[in-house]
Formats: sequence, structure tokens, C-alpha cells
Amino acid sequence: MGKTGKAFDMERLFKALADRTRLRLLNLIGGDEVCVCFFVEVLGESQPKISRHLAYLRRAGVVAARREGKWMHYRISVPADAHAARLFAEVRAWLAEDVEMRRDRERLVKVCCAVSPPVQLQGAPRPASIATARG
Amino acid sequence: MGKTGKAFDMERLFKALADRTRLRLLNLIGGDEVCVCFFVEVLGESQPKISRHLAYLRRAGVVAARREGKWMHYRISVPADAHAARLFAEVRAWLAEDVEMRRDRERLVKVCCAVSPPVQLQGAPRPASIATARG
DNA sequence: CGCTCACATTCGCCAAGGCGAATATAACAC
DNA sequence: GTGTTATATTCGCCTTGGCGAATGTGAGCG
Repeated sequence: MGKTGKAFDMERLFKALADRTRLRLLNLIGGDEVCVCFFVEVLGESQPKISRHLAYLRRAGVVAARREGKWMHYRISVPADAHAARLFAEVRAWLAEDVEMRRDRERLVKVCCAVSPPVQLQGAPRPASIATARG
Repeated sequence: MGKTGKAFDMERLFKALADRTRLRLLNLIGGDEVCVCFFVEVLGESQPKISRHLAYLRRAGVVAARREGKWMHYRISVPADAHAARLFAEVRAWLAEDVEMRRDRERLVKVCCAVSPPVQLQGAPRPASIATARG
């Protein structure tokens, strides 16, 4: 439950969705678990900016983080409330069809599968589903 | 189309939904056409506050207004974009189940059907569906 | 015309939050 | 311990937007 005692805070959810960078992040995560360094590389935004928006999404309860050594992986955290979950799924389906969002995902795949990735990404753990679909 | 040339501006939609007063207004409108004076009465907020939030919703393209003499009626304006429309329907279904939102609608019905309504509301045009279901 | 009613807008103030720049922290290597 | 890497947080500045209070506007009435 949120701080107000409600099952899920609608206002807080919509505030979290009311920013293009955060929508791009949610889109890049998709059904996977993605390392921060990929967000920075693919979106071409500063690392602190990415990190701040990820923190905002975490506070809103729509993503969760997992540490793996130096790296942090982010994944979608589906809301417990049924209506919130349906709505969230709707949002992600919409994102999946947006032009800019498609381009972002294409860049993510390209960066993940590159034979010689950017220097900053050498050794970074790849998103599972993309790395698997590599061959 | 929005100013950016996109079919529907997701960010703008979510900004419009990221405020409790605006969510309460959308909920009160429902599938109907409601006069501003009822919003003021039912929500117990100042008239300028209500009017400002209605203007915000209008700019975001989610409500439309119609003048009838001195009165202004607001109704939902369903987005043309299919994904936006589905998402918007999802939001309204969610609103319909929220406790505070239910209370608001009950107050609206009560005020509309009152034998001796508040002075400010005497002669105000009632929402069609509620007035019809009166008997 | 003036007056009133219903609503919209403007103004001044304040808090939330977006940004780049700098700094802090956590984990690993040595 | 030092140093480096990956990520998080803080700081100062600026814009957005919420609020109450005051004012503006448009429609009807006499």
C-alpha cells in the first residue's frame, strides 16, 4: 500500500508516467531486466539524469532494481492492484507502437549485439532476452 | 493532432491525469455532460480552481465544452488514437471503483435530485442521464 | 444602458520537479 | 590502504503548475 493507505496511488502513477524520459526508460526495459549503462548509451542522456528518473520510477513503485556487482538491473514492477496493472499493460502496449520508442528498442538491440560495443559497455551484462535471441 | 504532429501526445495526457482534482472532475463527468456549477458544489472547491483545472483538461484534449446560455457543460472527449482511447477507458473504469470517486458521484446524484437544491444551483441544467433516472 | 449571474482568466506567491555540474557511495582490483 | 568503475545523490538554477484573491468576460434581464 502507498502512504495514503490506498491500494495504489493513481495520482502518483500518472505523475511517474508524465515525463518522456521516464516513458522511454519503461519502454527500454520492456519485459526484461536492463543494466543502467545501456539506458545511458541508448538514450544518449547523462548518467545522473537517467539515474534520477530511475529513482523516480522506483519511488512510484513501477520498477524494481537488483544489484549485480557494480551493475544495477532494472525491471518492471507490475502493480498489485488489478486496475493499475491493466492500465500499466495498456501503457506499455501503446509505447510498443510509438515511433521514437521503436527506434530506441532498435538501438538497444544493436548496442547489445554489437561485435565491438562502445568502450563503456565492454563487459556489461546484457539484457537476458536480447542476449539469448542473439544467434 | 497535437502540436508535435503526433497522433496523440502521451506525455500531455499523463500530465493531465496527474492531479487528484482533475481525476475527480473526469470521474464526475462520466458518460454525461455536466454543468460547472455542479463541480463546484459537489467537490467543495473554489470556482476559479475548478475552472482552471477544466481549462487544463480542455488543453490536453480530454474534455470538450459547450455553452448553453450562461452555463457551460463539459463532456469527455475520447482521443482519436486507438491506444489512447483504450487507456482512457481503462482510467475511467478504475476511477469508477475508487472509494472517494464513488462518494463524489453519490453527492452529485444527491445534489441533482434534491427537492430544494442549494441556492446557487436553482435553475441550473442537470446532467441528462441523472435527471432522467430521477423517477 | 446598467446590473447580475456563471464562468474564465490574471496576478503573486510558493512547492515540485527537471536540468547540468559536482560530489558521494558501493563494489571490485590491486 | 589506493584507484577505478558503475551508479546514486546533492546543489543551484530555472520552469511548470497549484493555490487564493482579484479581476475580466459573456449572456440574460429589465
